[in-house]
Amino acid sequence: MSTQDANALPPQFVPAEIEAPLYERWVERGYFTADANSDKPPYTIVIPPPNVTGILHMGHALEHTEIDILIRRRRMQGYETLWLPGMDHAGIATQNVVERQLSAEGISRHDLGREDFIERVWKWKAEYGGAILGQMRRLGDSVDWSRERFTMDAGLARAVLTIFKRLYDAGLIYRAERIINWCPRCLTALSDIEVDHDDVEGELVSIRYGDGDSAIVVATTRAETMLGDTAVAVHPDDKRYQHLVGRTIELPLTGRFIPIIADEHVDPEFGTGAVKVTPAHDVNDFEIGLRHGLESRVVIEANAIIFGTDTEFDGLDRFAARAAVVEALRAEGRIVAEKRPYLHAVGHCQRCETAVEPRLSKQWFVKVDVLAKNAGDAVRDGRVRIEPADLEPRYFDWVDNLRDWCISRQLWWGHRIPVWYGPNEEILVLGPDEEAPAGWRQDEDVLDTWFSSGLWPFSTLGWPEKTPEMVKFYPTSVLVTAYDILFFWVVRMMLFGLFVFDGVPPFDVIVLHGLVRDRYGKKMSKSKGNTIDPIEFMDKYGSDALRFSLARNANPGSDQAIAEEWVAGARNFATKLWNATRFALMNGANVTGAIPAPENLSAADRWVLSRLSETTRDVDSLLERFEFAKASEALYRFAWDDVCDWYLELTKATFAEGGAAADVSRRVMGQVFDELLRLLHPTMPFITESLWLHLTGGESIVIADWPEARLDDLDANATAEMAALQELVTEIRRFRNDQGLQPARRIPARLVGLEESVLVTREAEIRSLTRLTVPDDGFSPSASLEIGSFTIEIDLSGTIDVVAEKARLAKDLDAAASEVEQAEARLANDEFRSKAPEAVVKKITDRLAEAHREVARISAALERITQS
RNA sequence: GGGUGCUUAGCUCAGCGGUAGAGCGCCUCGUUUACACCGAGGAUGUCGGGGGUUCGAAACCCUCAGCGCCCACCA
Repeated sequence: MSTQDANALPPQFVPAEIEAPLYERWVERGYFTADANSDKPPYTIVIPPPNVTGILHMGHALEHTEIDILIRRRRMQGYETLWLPGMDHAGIATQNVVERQLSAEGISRHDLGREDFIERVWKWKAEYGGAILGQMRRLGDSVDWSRERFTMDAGLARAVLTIFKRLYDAGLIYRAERIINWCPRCLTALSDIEVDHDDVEGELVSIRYGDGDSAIVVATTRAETMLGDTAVAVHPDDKRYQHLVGRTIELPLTGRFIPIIADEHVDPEFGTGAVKVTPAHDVNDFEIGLRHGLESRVVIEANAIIFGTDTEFDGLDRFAARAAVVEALRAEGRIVAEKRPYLHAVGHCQRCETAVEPRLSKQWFVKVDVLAKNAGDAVRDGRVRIEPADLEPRYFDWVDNLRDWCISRQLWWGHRIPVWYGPNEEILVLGPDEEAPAGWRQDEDVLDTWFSSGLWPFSTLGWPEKTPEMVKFYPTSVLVTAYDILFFWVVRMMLFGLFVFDGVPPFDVIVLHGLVRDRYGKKMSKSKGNTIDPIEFMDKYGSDALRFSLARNANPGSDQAIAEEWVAGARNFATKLWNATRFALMNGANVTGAIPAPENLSAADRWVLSRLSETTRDVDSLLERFEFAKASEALYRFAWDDVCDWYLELTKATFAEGGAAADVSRRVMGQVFDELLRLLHPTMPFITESLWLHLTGGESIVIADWPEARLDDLDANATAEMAALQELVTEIRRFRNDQGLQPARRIPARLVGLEESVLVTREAEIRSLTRLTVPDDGFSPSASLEIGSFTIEIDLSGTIDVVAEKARLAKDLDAAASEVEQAEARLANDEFRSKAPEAVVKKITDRLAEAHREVARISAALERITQS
């Protein structure tokens, strides 16, 4: 292995020039395929998202960042990793995009027909989705994004058929007429989770039903549904209405007669204590209807038009009908009260924000009770861990209260429900390789996206076949995703995984990250115009910079703000790294031969190796806990503060001196950069690869070993010595600054007190860092500066700025005096002395002594300067 | 209506019982041969308000206020 010519590393770091070639090289060398013959422990990381349908956004960039960091580190640690591609078989999101295109052309999907519509979706994906996915690669990921892999391929279709049939045979899938959430714009059923409840200003009208002594007042926010009322309900114990229960009253505007019934569900405290019952258009009412054998009258069509009421309202849109019904009732004098505005929650379609219409309809459901209990238990008994654990209650709350899951969608893009109906409505559920008898027809509906997504951890591995991958990679180790997708996707994977594998969950750990927000921490939205395109940042600052800034802000479970300046800062870090490595190469840093024994190393060398091992240890434990932000921060601090600001500066003196010590430092420096680059590789894959190749001449950092912390390198003496040196240097610099001495100006000075201190051997380094030169024969100090036990005598060839120096000393004196005050106050407290731990008391005592010394020293210096 | 989280420097956030931190921004000086996408130095906070626990609280408890998120079949 030979060190390459430093000239080969261009002076200017240009991300665009290194990223693409390196990516191509990695792919070419096949670094990203699983090695099936490996005898290393299986280790996979599931990668989301299965539904890359819409716009590539920061959320996906963050997900990929975290996953790729974990994967790359595991790979370097020698584990076998398998990165599975996401699949794109989403329903509504994709469908929406294409439908919008169609409506711009003035046609609906129903004009187009099923087959042609699906072709349109494919076309969109090829043009738009494909381009987006192509860009994702530049984050350094390794996914095979080919059309076959991320779409409804044959394998997935097989898996869907298999699971559907198994669940059906187990009695866990059923078809029933229920009140479901219906989106009148998407024209499909929705599951509960696809409905967002938002507060809306509506109107609560109180309507008098019946007349005379059987008059009863009900209140509603959806007046139009009264056309479908089939009862009025009161609480059984409500004295006010007991005489009415069992009677029949006339339903206004319709001429129909409906009964007054008693049901426990009614809250006597709310409103008048009487409720209109519309079984076909309200979940509660439907249940009341079931209990009392009421008729369900559907009066609102799929497209939200009133129909079948034999009234003037037929043909009106639901909102128009609402106003018209109220007016008609008012004309009859039946409106007894109106409350407006009346704030109440209304369900909206998550995709298109249309108000959802609860509607009686025949759909397919998954019976979730046992499945959900298992999913909850798997986390409760520790088979699956959720990181961060604070999000567990949210998981339990949801899983433990899950209602049956409506899985049929009246859409065309998706897996068609594998149910066939015979001539007499017989039902046949087909598994893989089974065929329906002639003349039978398949159910028109498709499955909820999340139904097939839920199979992802094993359908991608070839299930239901027992493939080698299946055996090796199920269960997988880690699932990484944003918390907002916990219920949509993660829970579904749990439900199915536990069912299919008889209690073995699909993964060991669920790692949840937050959402990416704008620079002010506000949610990004198109209407606010505060969305950020990650690709723009990649083009401008490089993939590494984007990735590093995402990682550096990724605290588990909490949202992160991102702004252009943050990414620019990460790019600055990359540039710093580039230049530092360039410096190392120019000075002959190398990785040849063993590191000399500690006794042959300089203090600076021992210190930097100590910090390196410390950093490695910290980064390891942080990444094991998925603390990406803190791990990135530790690396940033070590690289910039320790290596660049101190170590490299210290070695300048060593290299100027030359000799054996310089050779040793060259070797140590090579080691430091070698390991630092490896530690940073998962977080900044491209630049580290590029630099590492120049430094080591190795084959690729991708397949290099992950560094191990050498705890023997931890060196308390070197660390203490370094702290003393840093303090001395900083104080001298501060003095120079206060005196208005230009940084570059070399000034003769005598360093008194070094001999007796730990810094005895470090004069050359200190002089180099502070630009204080060795005094010659004619040296006559004109000022002296006391720092701790040191005195720096300086020849300023003139007088010092007394005013500035007095100000500086006065400030230091203030600080020392207040230190004394604080420490004394605490020590004067007997309770503190008796109750606080000994170590704490000692610390304060020491601090007080030190502060006293400071006060004396500074006072004396002030005295002298005033006299002179 | 139930949960749940947040409120720390101008902005975004760490810290979660022993002297208030980072990045960006700000001020001063600087072409020092790795780097001006830089270096050196500096300023900036009664840690949302009020109580309490403790020798000691930004951190623990109670309470109030503001903001956010999740869940929800209140007509």
